[in-house]
Amino acid sequence: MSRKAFQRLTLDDRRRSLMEATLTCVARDGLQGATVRRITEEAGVTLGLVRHYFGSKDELIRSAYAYLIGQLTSQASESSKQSEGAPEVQLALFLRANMTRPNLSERNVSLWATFIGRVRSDSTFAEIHREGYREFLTVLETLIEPVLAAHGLPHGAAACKRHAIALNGLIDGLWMEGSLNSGLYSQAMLPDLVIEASERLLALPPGVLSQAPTPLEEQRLTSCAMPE
Amino acid sequence: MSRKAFQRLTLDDRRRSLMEATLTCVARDGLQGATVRRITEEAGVTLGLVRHYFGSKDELIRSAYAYLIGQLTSQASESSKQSEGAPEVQLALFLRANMTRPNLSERNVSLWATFIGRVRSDSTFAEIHREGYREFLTVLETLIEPVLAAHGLPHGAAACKRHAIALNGLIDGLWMEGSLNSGLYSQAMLPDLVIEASERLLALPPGVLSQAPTPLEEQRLTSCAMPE
DNA sequence: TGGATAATTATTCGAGTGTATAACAGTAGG
DNA sequence: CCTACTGTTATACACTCGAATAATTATCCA
Repeated sequence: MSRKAFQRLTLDDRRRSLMEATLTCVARDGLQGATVRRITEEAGVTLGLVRHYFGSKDELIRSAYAYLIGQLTSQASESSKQSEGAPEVQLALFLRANMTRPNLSERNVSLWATFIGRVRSDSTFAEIHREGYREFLTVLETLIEPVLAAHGLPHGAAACKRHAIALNGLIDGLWMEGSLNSGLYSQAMLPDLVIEASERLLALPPGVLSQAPTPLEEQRLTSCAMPE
Repeated sequence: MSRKAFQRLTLDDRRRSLMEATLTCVARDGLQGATVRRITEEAGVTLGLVRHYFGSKDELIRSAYAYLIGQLTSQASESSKQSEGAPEVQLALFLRANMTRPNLSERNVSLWATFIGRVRSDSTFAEIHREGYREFLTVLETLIEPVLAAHGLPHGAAACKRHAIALNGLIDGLWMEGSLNSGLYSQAMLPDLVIEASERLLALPPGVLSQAPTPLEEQRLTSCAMPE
């Protein structure tokens, strides 16, 4: 029996490849279905590599969880930073990003929920979750503060944190149920819904967020203004 | 070797006992840790009974999930029905119930999340989830409608549904993160927070929900009015 | 170019899994 | 009291799991 020809990857690539394969397996078959054999089959390698790169299966799973959380938060926060616009625009972009693909995906929610289910008993998972949650709250507070200030609303640290907690709840809940898409309503309504709801939640004047032009629309507006 | 003395239970009691044991195991060890042996050990019986009562382990797990969802929704909706007060009071009670024990518990959230993680791949789980979600939305719509009507706000079916979706998101998210209690804030602030947030979300005048007296406070007010 | 080193494969092993089945023990009806 | 029935236990089986180890191969540096 001839040996399989194999490719030698860099340490980071191989690790990432194994973590991606792990997430794929967890999303498809749950934690119980994410066996070393299936993961390595998914990654196209043999099962010895898990031990070689992560020491144990548990360590691989934990690494994959941290990898996922990192992706989720950076994905969302970067979509707001890509704009140089007004605070309202950035907040609106951030909210919309959480209610549209790729952030709003069944796969992500399945993964998120599966790992959340282990937070209570596994302190390592708890640590990863807490860190991700804290970071998300911080991003929200940073986005909220200037918007409140611009409209003469209380914007102290305590008020911002309180608003961030509520807003995060709204986002998490809608993201969750929306991604699962139980068929009770269309996912397409979520972006507008979360924007309107956030306006009221922050006690902003109606239209402040929903009328905030996206960068794309701003471009279109400026370019259309010329030929007119 | 002498046989173990055993107790013969009714069909319903034995089934419930096995489902409770299943939930205990899933909450403690996750789905992967909920083996037939541990479940039956937890229930104090031998492993043959799973086959006898549920046909297979998978069927037991599914039954336990449906059992859990039924408990969660009935628990919350009944705590609002126990009041004969104004619509505002009932809604406030419902919201508070979701932010306090026993509804707000790590165990429940762990279980909920663990099962949600399987919704995507297992259509049976998806069915159970959809049914529970639908029921929760209906309860919310029913609670919201009279409150909106009483304050001259739009209360058509579409508006109510939209509000219910947002409110459900808020509740789910806060319930989730709050139960996990990452230590970033005190759980004690959640009831007031969700009430205030809901007031703004529904565009109600400030104080409509937060000032709504609970039945307990109503009793105290009437009984204290005499000796004064 | 060749040898050292690290990456990868192949195989083995004991423990644990869900399921199946036979033996046992309470219970109810005649 | 006996018999049929079924809830329950006990045991066996085939399979999969994670981990460990040895053999093999690619890469890199001298």
